[in-house]
Amino acid sequence: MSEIKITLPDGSVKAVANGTTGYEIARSISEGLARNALSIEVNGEIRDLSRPISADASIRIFTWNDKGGKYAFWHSSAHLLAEALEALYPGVKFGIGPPIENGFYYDVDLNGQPFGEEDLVKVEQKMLELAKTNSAFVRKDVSKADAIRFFTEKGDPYKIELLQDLADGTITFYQQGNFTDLCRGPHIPTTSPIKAVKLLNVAGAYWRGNEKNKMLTRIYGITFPKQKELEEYLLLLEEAKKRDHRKLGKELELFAFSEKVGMGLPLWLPKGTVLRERLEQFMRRAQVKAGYDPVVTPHIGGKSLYVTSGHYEKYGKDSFQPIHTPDEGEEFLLKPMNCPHHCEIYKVKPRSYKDLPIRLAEFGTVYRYEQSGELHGLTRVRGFTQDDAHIFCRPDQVKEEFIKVIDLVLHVFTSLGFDQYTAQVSLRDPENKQKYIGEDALWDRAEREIQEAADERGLKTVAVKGEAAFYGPKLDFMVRDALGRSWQLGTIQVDYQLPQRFELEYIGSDNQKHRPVMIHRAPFGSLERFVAVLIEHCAGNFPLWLSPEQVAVLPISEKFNTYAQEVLNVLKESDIRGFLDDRDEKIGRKIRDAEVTKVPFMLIVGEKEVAERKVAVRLHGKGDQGSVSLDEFARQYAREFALPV
RNA sequence: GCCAGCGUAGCUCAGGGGUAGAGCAACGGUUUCGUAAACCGUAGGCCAAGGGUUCAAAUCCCUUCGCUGGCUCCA
Repeated sequence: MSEIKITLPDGSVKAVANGTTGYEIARSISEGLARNALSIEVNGEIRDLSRPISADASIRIFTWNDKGGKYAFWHSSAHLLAEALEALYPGVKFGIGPPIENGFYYDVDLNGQPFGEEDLVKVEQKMLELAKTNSAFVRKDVSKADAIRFFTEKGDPYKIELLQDLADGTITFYQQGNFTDLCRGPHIPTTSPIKAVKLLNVAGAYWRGNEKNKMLTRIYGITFPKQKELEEYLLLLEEAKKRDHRKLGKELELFAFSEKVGMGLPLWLPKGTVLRERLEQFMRRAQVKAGYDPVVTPHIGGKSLYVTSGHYEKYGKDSFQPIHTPDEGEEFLLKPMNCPHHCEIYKVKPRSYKDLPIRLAEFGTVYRYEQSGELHGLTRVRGFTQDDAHIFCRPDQVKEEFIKVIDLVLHVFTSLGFDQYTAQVSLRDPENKQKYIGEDALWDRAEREIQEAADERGLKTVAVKGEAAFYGPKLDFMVRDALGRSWQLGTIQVDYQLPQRFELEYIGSDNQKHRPVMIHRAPFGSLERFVAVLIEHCAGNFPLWLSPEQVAVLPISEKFNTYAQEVLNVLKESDIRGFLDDRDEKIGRKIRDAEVTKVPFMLIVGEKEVAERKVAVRLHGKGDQGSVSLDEFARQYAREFALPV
């Protein structure tokens, strides 16, 4: 029997018999690894451990700690879900059942049977019962004809439809227990590592994601090798629920919605407005430093502005409809973007190459008619404010400008406590270059320069082909919040289209007309979405400089109200935001109310404090800090009260 | 926009054909208090809106609006 060479992740090479399986290799390394191994990567392809390896390969064995291991684990769990469903609901038809970032789902057609919470519990129990049987996931090559015959007999029309698109010779089945599914794998060796199961929710999903097709029932679930891990995950979900910005926004009186105003149109309450304006102030200051010129443009624009920009053609009918005036035929649109207005500002006068880059910044409120089902708290709304800016520059300035914007974005993230972030470089689809506007050479250059700019700033990036906008490549920032969830925030986009459509030009050193490149950028993205993410990230405990109410002054009884008012006045003179709780309540009650509304500082004043001209400082969540003079208090926390630099 | 579930007091929620309920908040009193909820009382509702079934509807049915979870879309 011939031998093959297996390269391990550490670079060492093992010679094994041709046809050795991943499991055997794992066992040859250690029993522990063999016990925990879930799948194997062979030359970059994730496979079953039980598949023989028949050529030289570099491999990597995946356990629960690897994405590839979880992927196989959850994929197998989806099959287990299907097996349980088939046992409990005979005649159920199956769509697809893939693993996802957190768990897996299976789309099923229950023939119109209702499926509720109790059913989920029933199915969970069946899954656990089946998992205990320790059935192996068995892979089997089948011919297309046999596969179609199998599902025809079984009566699974969706699987037959999937089979139509597959080439004969590439089709595999996986079987565990009494359940056989069309599947390319990979799977874990047996069902027994699946020790903890939770079916999370049920939702409708169109067959193959097309709204013209039948709606199937999608069952979401998650599984773990240990009960404890499931419990931790459920705790995390609970914590996420507690931090939900819609809940905290209501409790902390930051924003509200009104049916009369309209869905998806947030109302910023006084406290939310403080928060928002502090963020704006912070950004304004950073932008002035970075050489931006603030501008202001109206909330509406003539229809022809958007005809020129191309937005009317692309989004006109799916958007807020034109506003009419008493003048016949006159139409205005609510602005869905700020860039057309900024292009017109650029065109106010002729520009020289020496003027560039020109950076126009505006907190511009835009209106987009999102589909009703898509609205969600502050993260998906129909009216929102972008911390928008457009940089008009020469092609040779793109990279430098990109670097500057990256610096600004990172400054924002770190100032707000988002220290884990990644970026996605969105490039053209090389197979489909005609989909994009702009010269090939410019694209090549911009794509290269974006990547270089990101690299120079040490950004962790993932390049994704085919994700660019049709008008230019972009760099999107993703932050990881305190619960480990990823959010897409800021974006930087190169645009060749608008300068062309608006016929923007500048006079070069050669005395010829040239077309500037435009860079759209928004570090926050939208204030609304950013505030939502921030609320959930810090659970409503904002950094002091952002906190709507920084200090609560709490007199112990009404006898000390006068001194308390004095204290508050002094604070206000130093631009510290605070309020006086002079209600006829006991101090314990006042403290509790301040604690639950997450006020960072409580200054308690009673007989002692009045006598010594001091305040007793209590920190939110940390308790009594002892007494200090007001001056000392202000001095001690001055830096935290102020905007970060 | 599509599918499913949900809409009861300012908030959190009970009640599921026969007089509309609780806690917190609000308001009025009493109390003047030292680090997470004082006590007593009062008021508060077209049970999302509209239509139907019924002797009788918050409750059952239909429509509309809104919210939630997904799907689709996202300049």
